[in-house]
Amino acid sequence: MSINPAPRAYQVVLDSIESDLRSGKLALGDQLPGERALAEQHQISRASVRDAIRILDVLGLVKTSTGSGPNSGAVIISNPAAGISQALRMHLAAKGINVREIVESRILLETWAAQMPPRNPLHAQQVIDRTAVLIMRMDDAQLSREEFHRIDAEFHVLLASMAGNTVVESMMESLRHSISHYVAESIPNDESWQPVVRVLRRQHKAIHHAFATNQRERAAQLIEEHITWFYSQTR
Amino acid sequence: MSINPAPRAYQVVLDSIESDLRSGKLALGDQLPGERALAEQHQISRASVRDAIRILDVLGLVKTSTGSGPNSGAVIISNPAAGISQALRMHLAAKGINVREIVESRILLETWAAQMPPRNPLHAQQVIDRTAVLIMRMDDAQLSREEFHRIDAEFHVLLASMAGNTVVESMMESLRHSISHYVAESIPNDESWQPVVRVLRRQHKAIHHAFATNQRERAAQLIEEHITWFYSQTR
DNA sequence: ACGCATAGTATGGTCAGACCACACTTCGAA
DNA sequence: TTCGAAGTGTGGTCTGACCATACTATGCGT
Repeated sequence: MSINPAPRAYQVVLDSIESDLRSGKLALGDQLPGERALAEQHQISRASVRDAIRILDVLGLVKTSTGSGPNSGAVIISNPAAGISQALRMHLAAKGINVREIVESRILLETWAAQMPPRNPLHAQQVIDRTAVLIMRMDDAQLSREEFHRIDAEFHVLLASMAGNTVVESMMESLRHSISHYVAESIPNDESWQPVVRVLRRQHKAIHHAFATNQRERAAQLIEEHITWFYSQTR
Repeated sequence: MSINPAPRAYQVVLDSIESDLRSGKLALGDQLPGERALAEQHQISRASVRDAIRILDVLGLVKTSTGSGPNSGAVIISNPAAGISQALRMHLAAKGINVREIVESRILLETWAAQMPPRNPLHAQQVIDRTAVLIMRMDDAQLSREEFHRIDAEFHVLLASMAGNTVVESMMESLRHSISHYVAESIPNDESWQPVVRVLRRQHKAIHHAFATNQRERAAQLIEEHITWFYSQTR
């Protein structure tokens, strides 16, 4: 029985950075000190510092690039979808999560966001306009399935952003990307895909119309049906 | 303009493992080959293999331990909450999150989880038992406020876990830190805290009673009132 | 034949030092 | 003034070493 649960060397760097983020000492767009500098600051090896940076990278919190100058090194970004959706995807593969949980969560978040009165009416109007553009782009018959899914994801994330809640927005971004592999597998050929995509287009337009005419309850209901229907097709 | 978006060495290991998980060649509880073996298999250095293992570790997909034998090395587990909640927590730290968003998210997640029929009755019963213990501990008049907030947050996270949705659970878990922090900050001195804590204790007990007697709708309602009431006290 | 201390072996964790490709910076030559 | 070459600092990778740990095999003493 070991009392010491193995304190990892990289943890001190992680803690230090998280603390700096909370206190505002570090903000989006800032550049982290170099790996060699951080190693000396915390009196650990560069390898351990790299562990920490690598973790932040995978979590979508920093973007690293080689070279010198203001855009080099590790720069603070915030791309929650990167880390969280990778985590979800992996756990899906390992059978630690099932699709039901993800669908449930999507319905929860999206219907909530739909029902909420928009926090910023101007932003809401922009969302309605931009989603209209996305709907038109999804009408393009030449669109590859991959591209369709990308725009589809953007459509849903945009709608969810109307409520103006960071937590919900971040999770939405991640959820929508985590299951693309699963979706691609479950509807294998283009013959079965064609009728599906027609229904999806119709549903998207109905949802958009509900938002545009400010029928938020109805929008929520349509979204739930939309998500539920689509996943009923994936078997 | 570089066409090559920097192919990382560790990615091949990650892909290989994800693929083995999907095909079932790797399953929960299995042991990964040693780092030195993986390095040779993929013709990369042990350092790069370690990057991959470290990522799986952070994502909650493997547990690593030193020594030899069947329980040593990297073993496949699936602890989605670990990875997701850490990622989300860091992003919330980076973006800055305000109290309204925390409160909103809490109400959304907690009332939903309360209303859902528990997926695993055994686990639900354990939660009811464990929250009872937490309630007793929060009755201790000697308890420091800091400790009270910690247990309070744990109480709510536990309740949210009853629905058996890992994603929702992870979201709550990632809010834990923010919750106890904002709760602690909002009421400065002990004089104003004493009457508040009495109400909180009463509310906790009522919530627990509703769960114990399987009045889930009522529990959800009480939780919403509980959170809203406290929020109203913070001004 | 058994029990138990010991040496052996394989594991991940950490470190040091080196080299590379890259991107920007600086400075000198045309 | 312009432009190319050298310089500098960055992360990415590799090698090889040493450590603490935990299991495994050995062999001694009974």
